[in-house]
Amino acid sequence: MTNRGFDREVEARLSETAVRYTSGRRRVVGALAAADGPRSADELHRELGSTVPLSSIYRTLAVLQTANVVVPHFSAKGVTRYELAEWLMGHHHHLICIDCGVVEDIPIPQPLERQVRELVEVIGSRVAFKPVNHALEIEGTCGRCA
Amino acid sequence: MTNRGFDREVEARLSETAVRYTSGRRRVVGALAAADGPRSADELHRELGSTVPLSSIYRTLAVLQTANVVVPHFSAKGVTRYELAEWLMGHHHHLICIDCGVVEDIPIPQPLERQVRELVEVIGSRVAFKPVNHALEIEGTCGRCA
DNA sequence: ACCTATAATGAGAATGATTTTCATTATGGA
DNA sequence: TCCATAATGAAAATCATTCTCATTATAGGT
Ligand SMILES: [Mn+2]
Ligand SMILES: [Mn+2]
Ligand SMILES: [Zn+2]
Ligand SMILES: [Zn+2]
Repeated sequence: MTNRGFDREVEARLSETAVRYTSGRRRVVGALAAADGPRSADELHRELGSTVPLSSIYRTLAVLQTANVVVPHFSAKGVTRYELAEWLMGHHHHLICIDCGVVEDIPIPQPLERQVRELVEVIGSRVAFKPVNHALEIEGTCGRCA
Repeated sequence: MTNRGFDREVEARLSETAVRYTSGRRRVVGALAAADGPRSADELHRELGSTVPLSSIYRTLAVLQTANVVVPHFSAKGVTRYELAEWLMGHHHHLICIDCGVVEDIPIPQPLERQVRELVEVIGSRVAFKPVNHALEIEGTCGRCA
């Protein structure tokens, strides 16, 4: 819910590259930390009640992506959503509602995650390819649409 | 390579809904059948050597999606790529190059696919959610970028 | 083969998300 | 405090995609 911890870590990360952690940028990070899934610039703009102009949100997301603080997520036509990088959020997967399109984070129990990782390794070795990361996205119906 | 009878199946599918399978539409399906991964309207336009105007390709993809012949795939910023639906292509997963962004189909051995499906079921039950489909996308380096 | 109603096409205008520009403001260090 | 530089905000520009509308192609029915 709160983002105290993230704030400190992001602050440290940005200071490394001489990027200022301004109030507008803090607000964007805060909104992402409070979210239960990736958010688009427009969604953030609404959530922040226009305290940060849309063009600044776009620029902030670009800056944060360069600093490896956020990563883009593509699951809908025409919009890019962003979420905090794994070193902040922890590794997880997504539930994508086939009805309303919402994307929700799904924590995965350690043993299952290990299985997924093994599967990915096996699959990778079969096509002579070294997996760096993976994303398991489950499509179905979300709570509100059920 | 060549479209192994996809043409016939698509033809049948479209005739069910009184949608004409014109030469332009055939060319788009042919290009998708020949591809080893999802393709964007622009990529198809280039592959087809401008024999089909870009606006027609977009419209064709929309028509084919409505007819469940193609499905959209989102893995890059700002562009939607399309591939033949699973009932034509068979279920598979994707390898996404973190270097050049190319998306390649990866066939998955039956036993591994079964494991993935089970994992998805278990995960779904843990969050009170009925999985309808899943996508396992592996990020790494493609052959040309290796 | 000839009509006709309807579907499809193509070129360009319109749209919507995102990026860029540029003038102004805020910030950290000397 | 002053300055050099980074950040900001509003608006214009871009790029992928969709829409419009005049024209063309097609499937039936004759
Ligand atoms: Mn997430
Ligand atoms: Mn595919
Ligand atoms: Zn939903
Ligand atoms: Zn590559």
